[in-house]
Amino acid sequence: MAERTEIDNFSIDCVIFGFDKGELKALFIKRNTEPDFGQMALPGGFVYLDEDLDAAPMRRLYDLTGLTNIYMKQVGTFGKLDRYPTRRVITVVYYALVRVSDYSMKVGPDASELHWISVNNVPKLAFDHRELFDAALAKLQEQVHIDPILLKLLPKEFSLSDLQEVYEALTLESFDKRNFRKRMLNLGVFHDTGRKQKNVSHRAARLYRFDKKAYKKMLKRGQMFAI
Amino acid sequence: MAERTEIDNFSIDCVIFGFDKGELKALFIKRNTEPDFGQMALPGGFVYLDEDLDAAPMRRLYDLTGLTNIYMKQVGTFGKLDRYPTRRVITVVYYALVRVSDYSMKVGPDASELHWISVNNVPKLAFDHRELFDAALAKLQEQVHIDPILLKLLPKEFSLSDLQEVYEALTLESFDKRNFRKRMLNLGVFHDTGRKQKNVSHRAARLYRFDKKAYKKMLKRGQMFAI
DNA sequence: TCAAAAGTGTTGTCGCTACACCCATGT
DNA sequence: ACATGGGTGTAGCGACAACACTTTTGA
Repeated sequence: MAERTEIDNFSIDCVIFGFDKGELKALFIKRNTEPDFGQMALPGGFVYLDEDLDAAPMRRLYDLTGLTNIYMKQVGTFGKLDRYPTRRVITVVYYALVRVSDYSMKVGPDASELHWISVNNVPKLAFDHRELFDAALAKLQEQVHIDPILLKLLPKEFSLSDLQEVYEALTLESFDKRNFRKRMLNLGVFHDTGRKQKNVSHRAARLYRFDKKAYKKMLKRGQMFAI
Repeated sequence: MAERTEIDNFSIDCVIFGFDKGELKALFIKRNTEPDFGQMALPGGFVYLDEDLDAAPMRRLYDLTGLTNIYMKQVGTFGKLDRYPTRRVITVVYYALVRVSDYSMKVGPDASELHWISVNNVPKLAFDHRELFDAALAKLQEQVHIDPILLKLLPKEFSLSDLQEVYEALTLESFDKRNFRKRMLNLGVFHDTGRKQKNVSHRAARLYRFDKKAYKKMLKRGQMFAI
């Protein structure tokens, strides 16, 4: 790839969420340059002059993880005068949802010092990244109620308990198992694959898939998806 | 004011909503320079190098209308390569909600050729402004359901019919009068001022105010505001 | 046989919808 | 007196919350 010009007052930052072992986590990178050397930070970078804005966070995510075709959403744009220590930089924040099961930590210069950290346990971050992270988490938590995005965090096939676990981690609520299952199945957008879990040391759960077509039909009928 | 440096690849655009005569309207400006001379456009401008990002749309709104202390919210940031014809410009879109009753069209070079246009009747717009406008309207329509922002469109004192009219214009639904009033009054956030409309050629309606304190309490109790 | 999670029904309550008529005011 | 919008109550239904035990599987 030829050298490309960066727009040097204009960056993107990514909050990459994943769900693993019952916890919502995000991916942070340990800074290896000044300023704020050694601190944890959101993965980010500048936008190229010949690159669509939305393409920049996807490129960054690919460089870090090798993943393509990932759900990303703009959180907001942050432009206080003093947000970056050395000069004026405006940044656009995106969040991404990845299936940790698909994820393989890429080996490369960019990917050194990557860490999945539980969102309940985020350390001090560089610059104003704590504010950016909080905004992304708040946005995600808001979206969860009206959009089945959290399926992007689960494997293609999942049990109803998996689903409940993710909802509970994102909404910070806890649901009654029977009521939760009734509600989910009544939506008519989860399709029983007939398969079951393997190698679990307890009764194996049925595995479901999200049925996108049924979901679109539901929307067309004017029905809401609400948790 | 001394000359200030503009960040010339970086702009803001404002979608300024108002509610008047039963219709949701937005404020557009007729362009008097190339490119797209003579077309309607969203009011916008560049961000100064020594100005917080969020301050830029407020400054622009003040220059146009003389209004300060207006509710503004970021809609999103648009950065496709070809969105602006002559060079690469990334723009942040905000929407504002103004009480048309407070508004006085300012006389000044910036304010010439300002037009309130019903959102159902928007003409062809310059550049990609139609896309920006649609995004702002969609965001507003989404927020209406979960936040009592539409009160920013009404005078301080309003009748329940005024309120219903705004809800209907924003949600594109129509509500049963009795049910609507019960729902609103049950929320406990509208306070009867004891005053009534004047100079109406029919029975005068009671006037209500939004009770911010009661609203905050409601949120603390974990109750939702949902329409 | 024990541990661990899967799976399953009923009942009461509350909020929503549907629906039609009289009232106050200005012209 | 008429036109215009303001203001009101009830009954039925459906969605949600609360609640505890049996089943399956591997160790």
